[in-house]
Amino acid sequence: METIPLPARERLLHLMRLLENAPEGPLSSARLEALSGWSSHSIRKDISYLGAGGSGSSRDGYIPALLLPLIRKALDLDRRRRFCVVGLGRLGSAYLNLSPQELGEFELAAGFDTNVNRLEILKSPVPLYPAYKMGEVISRFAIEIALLCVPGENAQAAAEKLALVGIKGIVNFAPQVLRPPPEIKVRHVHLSDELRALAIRM
Amino acid sequence: METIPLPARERLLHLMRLLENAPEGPLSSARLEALSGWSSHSIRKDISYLGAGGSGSSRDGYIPALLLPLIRKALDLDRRRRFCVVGLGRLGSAYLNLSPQELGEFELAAGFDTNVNRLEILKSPVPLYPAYKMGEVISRFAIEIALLCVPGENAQAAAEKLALVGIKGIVNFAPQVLRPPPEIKVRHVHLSDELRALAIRM
DNA sequence: TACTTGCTGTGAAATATTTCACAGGTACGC
DNA sequence: GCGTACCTGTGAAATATTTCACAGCAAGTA
Repeated sequence: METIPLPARERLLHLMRLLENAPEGPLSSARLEALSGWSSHSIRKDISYLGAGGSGSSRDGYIPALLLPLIRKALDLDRRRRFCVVGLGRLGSAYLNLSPQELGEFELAAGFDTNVNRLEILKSPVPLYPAYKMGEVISRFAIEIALLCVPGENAQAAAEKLALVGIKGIVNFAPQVLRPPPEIKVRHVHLSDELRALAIRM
Repeated sequence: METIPLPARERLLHLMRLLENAPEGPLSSARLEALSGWSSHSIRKDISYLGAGGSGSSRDGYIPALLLPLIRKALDLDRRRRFCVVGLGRLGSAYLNLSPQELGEFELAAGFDTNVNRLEILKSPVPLYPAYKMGEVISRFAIEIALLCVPGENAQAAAEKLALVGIKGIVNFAPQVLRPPPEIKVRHVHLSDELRALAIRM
């Protein structure tokens, strides 16, 4: 099985959420087209990349309960991954309190901040550590992903430190574009980028 | 000038932020490659789509102050656009208080909620309205974009209403996949999607 | 059993995007 | 004023992705 093209993987990702929220019963590719906006051709093709050969019962369409695990497996989303929150300001501390169901297969394992006072004041369902313990904690718990919620001017330095201690992916909430150490994947989350991304499609 | 391919537009979008945060002085495409991770080839090609013919001084590279307005113009990001917040729960009300500098060329014009009590309690730098006034307010202020922050079960209905009253783009914070009325563009912002999107690249 | 309907799965064609190689320009040093 | 170094801008080649058309299958019907 060749590797699945990235655009197809992204569509499958959204398809997952669509299937997760779908009503019971089989869904044909035509129905998925109506729900998602992608052509039924491309949906069938994307699913064919899974190499499943028969995830959908021919006759009525795909059965979410059968299809979902196949997508999860193909995208390597069927194991739990741990993440941490770096920087516990207003935004970061808000992410400490997400419900497990909002997180799906991801597990929040730790929070970090340089300000030790803040660590003592904050209530949190997961352990909080001073920043200098990042390396130790991240490797001890095999944390793979970090939510980077530090102030903009510290973002690059924090990203470099995270790279050094073995983090594989960063969700960056600072407006700065990070210079990504090559082995690390970064996603930017920033309202004005979202607004602009909408604007260039309108 | 042909239309710029969407992937190129997305890269230009990120390039904008990079240029906005860049230190003074010209930046060669090679330097931009180091900063962004995209090949210098693709950066030059993307810029060539702008049809600028000389936005960069040959010799040292591109001059951000010259290049930025060209990108803004090509992507039609050089005019102000108004947006509103729909649903003023914890998340929605947080977005009411973003600073203008975080918003760039976008201007927050209104907030809406069905709960009239909440409208009276909240402090807000922009006017808040009950949901039934959405149509009137959105067309009066020519609001183009909505941040959809209502609870998941109301998201689809709210999106349909927004479509009806002329909104062109929605940033959806609910986990539901919206069935997009065809003339509307939607961006999903949801932590577990971001985590998954990272995971499929790792 | 034989026929019909409605669907999936997929190679191959059509299209879009990325990469490449190099012509052409500008400033600087001598 | 000429040579050199270093850059951009872009047509064309290489590659990737999307679209298409249809073979093949399962279930229902008579």
